[in-house]
Amino acid sequence: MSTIALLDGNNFYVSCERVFRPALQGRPVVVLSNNDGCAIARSDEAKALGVRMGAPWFQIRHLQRDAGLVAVSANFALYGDMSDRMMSLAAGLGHAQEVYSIDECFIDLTGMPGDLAERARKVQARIRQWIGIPTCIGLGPTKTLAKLANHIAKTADRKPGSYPAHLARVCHLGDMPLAQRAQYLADTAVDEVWGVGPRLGAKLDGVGIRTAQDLAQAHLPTIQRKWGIVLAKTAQELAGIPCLPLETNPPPRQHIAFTRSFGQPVTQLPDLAQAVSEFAARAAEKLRRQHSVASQVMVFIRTSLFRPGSKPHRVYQTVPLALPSSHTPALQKAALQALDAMYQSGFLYAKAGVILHGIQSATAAQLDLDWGAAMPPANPRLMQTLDSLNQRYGRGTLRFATMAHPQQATVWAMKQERLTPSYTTSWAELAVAR
DNA sequence: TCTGGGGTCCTAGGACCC
DNA sequence: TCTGGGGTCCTAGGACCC
Repeated sequence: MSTIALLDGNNFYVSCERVFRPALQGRPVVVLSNNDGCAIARSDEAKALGVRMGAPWFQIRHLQRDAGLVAVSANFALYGDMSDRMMSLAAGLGHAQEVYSIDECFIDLTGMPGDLAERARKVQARIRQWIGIPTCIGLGPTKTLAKLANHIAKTADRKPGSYPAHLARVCHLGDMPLAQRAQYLADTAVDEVWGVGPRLGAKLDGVGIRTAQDLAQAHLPTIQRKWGIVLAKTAQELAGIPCLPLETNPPPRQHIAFTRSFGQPVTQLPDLAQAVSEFAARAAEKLRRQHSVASQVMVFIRTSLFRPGSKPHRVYQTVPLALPSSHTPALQKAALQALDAMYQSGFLYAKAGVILHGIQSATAAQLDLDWGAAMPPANPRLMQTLDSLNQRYGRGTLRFATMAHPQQATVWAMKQERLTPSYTTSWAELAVAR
C-alpha cells in the first residue's frame, strides 16, 4: 500500500507577506493580481468578510474603510523564493517529491516506518518555525486521496464542525478503517474532489453522483464512456487505486507564454511593439531556462472583455521560424512581424501576449540543411551571457533597443500601487532590524 | 473608471492519405 | 437509386488545475 502526502501553504501569498509584516496577523488581508486587478489570495479573516477568490478590487475596495481590509500588490519574486525554502524542508517528509505548484507538493512516503501523521506534524512545525509559513498536510494511498485529506485538514481547521477537529492541519486517510474513510468521503461534495470542477460537478449531481463516495463507487465503464478517461482515473484514485504517478522530474513545458494586461488602454502601434518586444524577450528567457527552442511565435492583442455594449476585438497571428530558436532577436523579429500583420488602429487595446509553440529540446533540435538566406545560426553564448548578467545585476541591465528602458515610464506599464519590498531576493530591499 | 496569468490534457472534427 | 474504410495529423474548444 502506497502513502502519498500533499503539503500546501495556507493562503500562501498572504502568509508570505505576514512573515515580513507581522502587523498583518489577525487582520483581513488580500493579495492583488497584476495591475491590482483582483484578489488572488485571501487571509481567513478576508474570507470571513465574504471576499471571493478573483473578486475585482474595485468591488471590494470599500472594505478597507468598512472592515479594515489590507490589500497588497502581488510580489512574485518574494513568493517564489519563500516557496523554494518551504519545498526544501517539505522534501524531508519522504523519499520523493513532486513540486506541483508554487505552494504545494506531493511527497511519497511509501514504505516509511513509524507513525506517518506524527512525522508530518514534525515537518509542519519545522516549516512554521524556520520559514514562518503555516501549512496543512493530507495523506492517503493515492494523490487524489491525499488531496482530499488535505482538503479535510484545511476545512476542519477553518470551519469547525464539518469534519472532526482532530483531523485539522494533518489528516491521514490511509491509517483509518475503510468504513471510516468512506464516511469522510460521503461527507465531501463531489465538486470538492481534485479534477471535478463546477461544470462536471453540476452534471454529476444531475445523475445522482453527489459526494466523493458516490464517485468512488460509480460504475467505472459508464464513467469513462460518459465523461472520459480523466474522470475515470479520478474515480479509481478515490477508491484507493493509484492511477496518477508522482512526477518527480517535470517534463519541459510544451507552450511558453508571457502575457500582460496593460495599466491603461494602448492605441498606438509603436507602444504595442515595445510591449510585444518586451514580452517576446521574457518568453525567450523562460525558453532558455528549460534548454528548449521554439519553432512558432504566436502573438495576440485584444481589447477589454468587460466593456459593456461593445464586442471585444481579439486577434492573433502565428509566425513560423525558419529555424527553431531561443535567440531573443529572432523571436522578437517574428513577434513584431505578427503584430504588424494584425494591428488595426482605432481600438483600445487592453492586453497582449507572446506564446511560443513547437517547443523542442535545444540539443535535439534538427539543423536546417539549407538555411540559405535565413539568419545564420545564433551564437548561444551571447544569450547565455545576457541571461547571467541580467540575473546577477537585475532585469533590463542588458536589453535590446526595441525594448523600453527599465526606468522609463511606458504607457503600457502595469499598475502596482501597493508593492511590498522583495525582502529575500534584492540586497537593496532587505528588511532592517533596529 | 476599475476584472490576472500560466499551464495541462482530452475530444471532436476537418484535411489528407492510401 | 446509388457514394468504402481506416488511419494520421492538426486545430480549436472545453474542461480542469494553481
